[in-house]
Amino acid sequence: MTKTNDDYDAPAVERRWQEFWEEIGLFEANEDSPKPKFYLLEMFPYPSGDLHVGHMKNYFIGDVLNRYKMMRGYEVLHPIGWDSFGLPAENAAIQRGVSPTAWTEENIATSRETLKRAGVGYDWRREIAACRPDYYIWTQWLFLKLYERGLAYRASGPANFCPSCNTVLANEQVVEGACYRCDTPVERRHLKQWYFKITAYADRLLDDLELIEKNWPRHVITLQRNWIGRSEGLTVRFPVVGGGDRHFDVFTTRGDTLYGVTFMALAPEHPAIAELTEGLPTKSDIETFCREAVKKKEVDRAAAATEKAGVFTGRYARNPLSGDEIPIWVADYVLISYGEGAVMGVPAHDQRDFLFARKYDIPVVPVIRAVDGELADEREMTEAFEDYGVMESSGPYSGLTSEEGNARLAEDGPKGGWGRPAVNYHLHDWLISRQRYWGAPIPIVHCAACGEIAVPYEELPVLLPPEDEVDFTPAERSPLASCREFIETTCPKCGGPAERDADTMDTYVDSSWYFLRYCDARNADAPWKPARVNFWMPVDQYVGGDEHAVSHLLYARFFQKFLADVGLVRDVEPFPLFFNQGMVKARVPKADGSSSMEVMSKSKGNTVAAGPFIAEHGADVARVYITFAGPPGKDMEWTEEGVGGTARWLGRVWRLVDGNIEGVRASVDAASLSAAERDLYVATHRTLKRVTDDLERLHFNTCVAFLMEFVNRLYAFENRKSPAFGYALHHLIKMLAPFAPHMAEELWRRAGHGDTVFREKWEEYDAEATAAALVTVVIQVNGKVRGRVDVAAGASEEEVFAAASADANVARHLEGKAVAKKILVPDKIFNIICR
RNA sequence: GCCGAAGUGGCGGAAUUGGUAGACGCGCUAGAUUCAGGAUCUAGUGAAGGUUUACUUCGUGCGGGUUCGAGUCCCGCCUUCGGCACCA
Repeated sequence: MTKTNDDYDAPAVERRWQEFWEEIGLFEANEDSPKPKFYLLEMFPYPSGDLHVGHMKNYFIGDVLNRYKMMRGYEVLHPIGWDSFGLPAENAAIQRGVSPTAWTEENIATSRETLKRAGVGYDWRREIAACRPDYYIWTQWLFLKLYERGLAYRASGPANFCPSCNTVLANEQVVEGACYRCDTPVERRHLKQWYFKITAYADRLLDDLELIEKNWPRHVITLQRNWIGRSEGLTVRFPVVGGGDRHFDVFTTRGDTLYGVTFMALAPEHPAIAELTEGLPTKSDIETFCREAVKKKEVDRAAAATEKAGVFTGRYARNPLSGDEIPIWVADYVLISYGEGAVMGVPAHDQRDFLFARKYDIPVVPVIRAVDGELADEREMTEAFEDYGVMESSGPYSGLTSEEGNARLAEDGPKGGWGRPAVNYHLHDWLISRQRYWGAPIPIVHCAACGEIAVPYEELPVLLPPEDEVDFTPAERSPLASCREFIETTCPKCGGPAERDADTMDTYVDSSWYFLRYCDARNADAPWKPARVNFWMPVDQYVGGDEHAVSHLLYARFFQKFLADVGLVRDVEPFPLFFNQGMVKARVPKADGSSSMEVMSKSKGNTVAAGPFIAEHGADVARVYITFAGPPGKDMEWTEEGVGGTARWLGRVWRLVDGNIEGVRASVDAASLSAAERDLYVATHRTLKRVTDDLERLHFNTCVAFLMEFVNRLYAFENRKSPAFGYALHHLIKMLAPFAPHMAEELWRRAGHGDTVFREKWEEYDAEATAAALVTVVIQVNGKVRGRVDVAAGASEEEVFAAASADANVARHLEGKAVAKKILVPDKIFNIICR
C-alpha cells in the first residue's frame, strides 16, 4: 500500500491533533456565544461496535461542514449519541449470555473511539445514549405527555407480528411484507397494543411538507406524501336487506359510480361476517373461506394480488340511491386495514371489481361514459373504464360530469342520511409497544380496580429490572412479563396491588426527540429547557440516509408538531434542511470470477473496518477519498486503487507544502508581482472561489478536484521562493482543512502559527483577481468551434469579431461566405453565422 | 401496475442559468530519476481520419423537435436502480 510520505506518520500526527482539539475544547458549543448558531446533525447511530468505512461517509460529510462552518464564524453545535436500545443487545444476551447493558456500553466505547480516531469533531460533553436511565426517563416522560392528551392509547387491532423477533412491528417497519430487521415474513395477528395517534397529525404532516419541500430531497418528500396517502371521498351506508337497522359503511372516492354498484364486498376479517351469516346454511363455508383467505395473505401476498377470490354470503344490501338489492360477498382483495374494510363493487369502473365480477358472473353496469364517447356495452367490455366522464343511468345525477356529481353527492349524502364526505389515509397509528426487554418500559400500571393508570411523573423513570433477574428466552410476550420484581407494584391511585405494563417502546420513539436533548443534554430536571432548545433548534443541516424516509423522519416530525402544540418547542418542523447522503459500495467477488459493486455490509463480506484502516493509512486518507470519490448525495465506490490515489495525492500535498514551509505567508503585495506570479495569485483566488462556492453547495467532490488542480499548478510553478508561491501555500492549507484536518493542522503549526487553523477565518477571495482582465472567448462558426481568442474582459462584439477574423482557422471558415448574424455571450462564446 | 431517480471515455466521475463535453482521479503508454521498486517527477491518453503538425468528422441510452447553439429544454421510446404494491 502506498504511504503518504516517509516523514509523515499519519496515525501519530492525527492522534496528537485529536488530543489537542479535545484539550482546547475546539468542538464545544456554547449557548452564550455571540456568533450565529449552526446546528449540524447526523442521524442517531446505533452503536454497532465495528464501524466500517461505509458508516463513516455520513460523519465525514458532517465533519467537512462542521469545520467549514466553524471557519466561517458560526457557533456550531455538532453532537453525537447512541440509539442504543434495540434487539442486537438482547440477542447477544440470549445467544451468549452477556449483559445487554455491558455489551452495549462496550460497543459505545468502541464506536466512540473510532469516531475520535477518525477526527470527527463532536461536543462530547453532550453525548447521550437512549438506553441509559437519564435518557429514557424523558422518553417515558414524553410518553406520559402524549398519554395525557389522548395521543397514546392501547387498543385491540390487527398487528404485524414478526415470529423471528418475537414482537409486533409498526407498519413502517414492514418492508414488502417482511420484518425490516430480519426479513422474516410478518404475520397478521389480532392483538392489544399501544399506539401513538400519529393520524391526528396526518394533515399537518402532509401540509407542512410544503415548508421543507425545497430543502429536502424530492423523493423523500414524495415517499412521505404517498405514505400518508390522503384520499378524499364519501362514506356510504348500505342497509342490509331484512336486517333491521343493520348496515355496512363503505368508503369510496368514486361516488359518481354509485348507480353502477352490483355487489358489495367485505374483507375476510370483517367483524360483522359472523353475525351476518348466523343461521344461514352457507355459514361454515364462509368461515372456511375467511380462514383460508387470511392465511393465504400471509403465505403469498404476491399471488393474491392477481387472482381474486370470494364467496357469496347469501345476504343482500340495498343501494341507498337506486334502491337496488345487491349481493353481499366476502372477497380476499378487500383490506380490513383500509377505509371501512368493505367496498362497493362497481365492476364497470374499477378493474379489480371487474375481474371479480367476471369470475363470479356478477352483472356489470356501466354508468360513466367518456365525455366525448358513449356508454360502454357491458357485453363488449374487456376492462373497466376508470376515467372520469359523464354520469348516465344515475337517476337525478345523469348528465353531470364525475366532478359535478361527486360534489353534489357530498352535499346530498348528509341530507339524505345515507352518506357523508370522508377522508382516508394510508397512514395508520404508530404501534409503539414491543414485547422485548431492551427498550424503555411503558410507564403504565394496570390495576384491577382502577384500570389503566399512568405512572406519576415523580416516579419516573420506570427502570428496567436487573438483567440477572430476567429470562431472555424468546416468547411471544415481553421478557419483563415473567419478572415478578418488575411486574408487581402498587396502583398509584388506590394503593392496591397492580401490575406494570410489560412492554417496552419502539426504539424509533427514542430517536424521535434525541435532537432536542442535545440542546440541553445534562438537564436532570426536565427533558430540556425551552430556552436552550429555542436557541439551537431547528437543525440547520440534517444528514442521513433515506431508509428512514417514512419512519424516523416522519415520527420525528410528528413529535416536533406535538411538542409545539403543548408549548415545549417553538418550531413545527425539526429539520428544515435535510441532506440524504449516498451509500458506500465495494466489490463483491462472484463464483464465476466476475464481481459486482454492492453496498458495504457485513452480510456481504465486503466491508473495510474503519478502525484498522485509519490505524494503517490515517483518517485523512479515508476522509479525502470518501469526499472525492463521488458526489456526497450519491452512492460511491470504495476501491483499493482509489485509496492509493488519494494517499498519493496527500503525500504530494505534504511534500509540496512542508518542503516549502518557511515561505508560507498570509499576505502578498499584489502590485509588485511578476506576470507569472500574478497568474498564480489569480489561480489561488479562483481556486478559493470555486472551493468556497462548492462547499456551500455541498459539492465536496469537486472541491477536492479543484484542490488537486491547484496542487498540480503549484508543482509546475518554478520559483518556489516567490512570495506568491508562499501565499498560495497558505491558502492551500486553509482550503485543505475541512477535508484533511489533521494534515492541515500539522502544516499550519509548522508554518509557525500557534493556535488551531479551525479558529482562523476562512479566506475571502479577491473578486477583482477572479474577474480576470483577459478572458478567452471561444469562436464558433455556424455553431462549431473554430478557434479561441484572448480579449479584454467585457470586449464588445466588434472587438471580438476583429480578433476572431485575425485567427487563421476562423478566417478559413469564413472565407467566401457572407456573415449573416453574430451572437456574443460576453467573455464566453462568440458564434458567427454565415452562408 | 403506480411513483421516484438515473443512463456521459477502459473505470469513478466533472460541466450554477442552454454557451469550449470529458475537469479531477484511477488505469494505461512513454520518458526521467533511483541499487531497486507497486516510490517520485514529466508528458500523453474519447473514437475515427489526416502530410500524426495545422486540422476535419463523429461523439453524453435510442428516435424526433425547439434554438445561432442542447449532456442540459420539449415530445415519444429503451434500459437500470430504488420505493409502494389489491389503498376502493
